[in-house]
Amino acid sequence: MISLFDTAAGEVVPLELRDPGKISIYVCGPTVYGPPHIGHGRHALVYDVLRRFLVWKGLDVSFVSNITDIDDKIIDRAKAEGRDWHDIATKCERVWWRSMELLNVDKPDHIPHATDYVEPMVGLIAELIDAEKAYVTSDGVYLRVAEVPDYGLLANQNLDDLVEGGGDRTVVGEEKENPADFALWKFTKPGEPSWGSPWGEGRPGWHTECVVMSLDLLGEGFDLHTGGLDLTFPHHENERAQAVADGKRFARHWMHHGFVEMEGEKMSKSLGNVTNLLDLAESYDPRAYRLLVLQSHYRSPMEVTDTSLSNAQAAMARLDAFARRFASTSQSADAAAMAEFDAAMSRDLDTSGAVDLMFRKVREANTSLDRGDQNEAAVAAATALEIARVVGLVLRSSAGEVPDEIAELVRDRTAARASKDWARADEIRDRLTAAGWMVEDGPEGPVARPVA
RNA sequence: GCGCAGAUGCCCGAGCGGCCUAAGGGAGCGGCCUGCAAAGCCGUGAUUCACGGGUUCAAAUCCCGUUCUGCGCUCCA
Repeated sequence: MISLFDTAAGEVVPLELRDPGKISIYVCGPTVYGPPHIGHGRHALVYDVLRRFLVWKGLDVSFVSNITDIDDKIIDRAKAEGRDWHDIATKCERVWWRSMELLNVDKPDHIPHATDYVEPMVGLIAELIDAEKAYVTSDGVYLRVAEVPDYGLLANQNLDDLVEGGGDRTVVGEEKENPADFALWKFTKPGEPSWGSPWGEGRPGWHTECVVMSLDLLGEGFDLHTGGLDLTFPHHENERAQAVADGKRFARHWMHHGFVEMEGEKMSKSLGNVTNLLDLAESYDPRAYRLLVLQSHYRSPMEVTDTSLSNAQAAMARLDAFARRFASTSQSADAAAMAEFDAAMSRDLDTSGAVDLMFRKVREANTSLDRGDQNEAAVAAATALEIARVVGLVLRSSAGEVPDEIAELVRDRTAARASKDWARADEIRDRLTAAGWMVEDGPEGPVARPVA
């Protein structure tokens, strides 16, 4: 069974599933108010890899990830730019899915939208008020945090410390009974998007949508709730608080991933505009970013720089060359090695160990083939290829279409080489290079491929 | 102030009490292969894991302190 660091437990624990053989996962999705950055990219990649691994393990995976399409940040931007909030959310969501496609992140099984769930949210809030777990003020509805058992579980702090902290913060909602109480519903000002409720026109407060949607699609006591480290508190703490206050069993396990670091200003400058995922994909092979994410542990801070991206890209070139070399391999993977892969991934998602194993198999395959041991090479290659496949790294085993004029040049060069006219052969290679093509003389003749 | 992560070779990054004179990737250098390349392979690279104490037969790994970095403490993945 797979073990993960459970934020609520504070340690690595075996995942105990609600229904054996099935796993239900709720990944806190994006609030669509701007273009996704490399941090969102790591987020998406980490859980995509987890999901692929679980599917490979043979589990029946239900993977839900929401789109928060109504939120203060969206409204703020709409106001600032004089645009319709809905237009911003729709466009940003399109950019999000485009980015996910570039990163080869599979679409979730369900993609609930906050605005489609306003009614059930109002229902939940009504229940909380009836149970006297929430109260109405002049600007909204608030949850009585003190009524929630274990409030601060995820933050790993008690209520007093939480209230005490952050001295100069401005407390939202002046009529709150406790400064730590948080908004479930906010009454809107004219011109702002709003929905009807028994307490007045307004919009949802603190991510009530995640509570309602996860319980609706995955049911009580679903297996895993995930997100970025920054979401631990208050976002997830408050989701849990609402569910618990409503008497519901919420997520069994909580998983949070670490941040992307860029050394502040200096880094963002040297990275240029690459912090945005679409721009990253313009400047680098997006697969390089997946590899980079895989090479670090999901809970560790990850340094993203031009150098680290270039390194990963060079490593991808090596993997592609490997895939080309073993394109015709039809062996199956080595069971012992795959068991090792399984063990690594099951140990708090040790993707770095998995990638380590993959590269060792790549070398083993190359070495065996150089030695002339076809079969051993094929098995090692199949193993590396299988690992790459499971973690979502798509290797390019062919150079793709070779244009006629390039093929022509390659033929001319082969002829020149046959007559040992090295000067002419090199001259033709220079012309190929100038045209952006590389020619490799392998055992089965020359192969042309585009320069990366 | 409180809480949570970190600090490992030129860069990224694993390891979390003995198998560590520290994985893997990238870069460098030397070599093999090649007409020359490319690809591939081999070799080389921290006797040391921010710093100072301590525990232990044994510490990169545990404890205490210090320094630095990131994050959270009510709407940031």
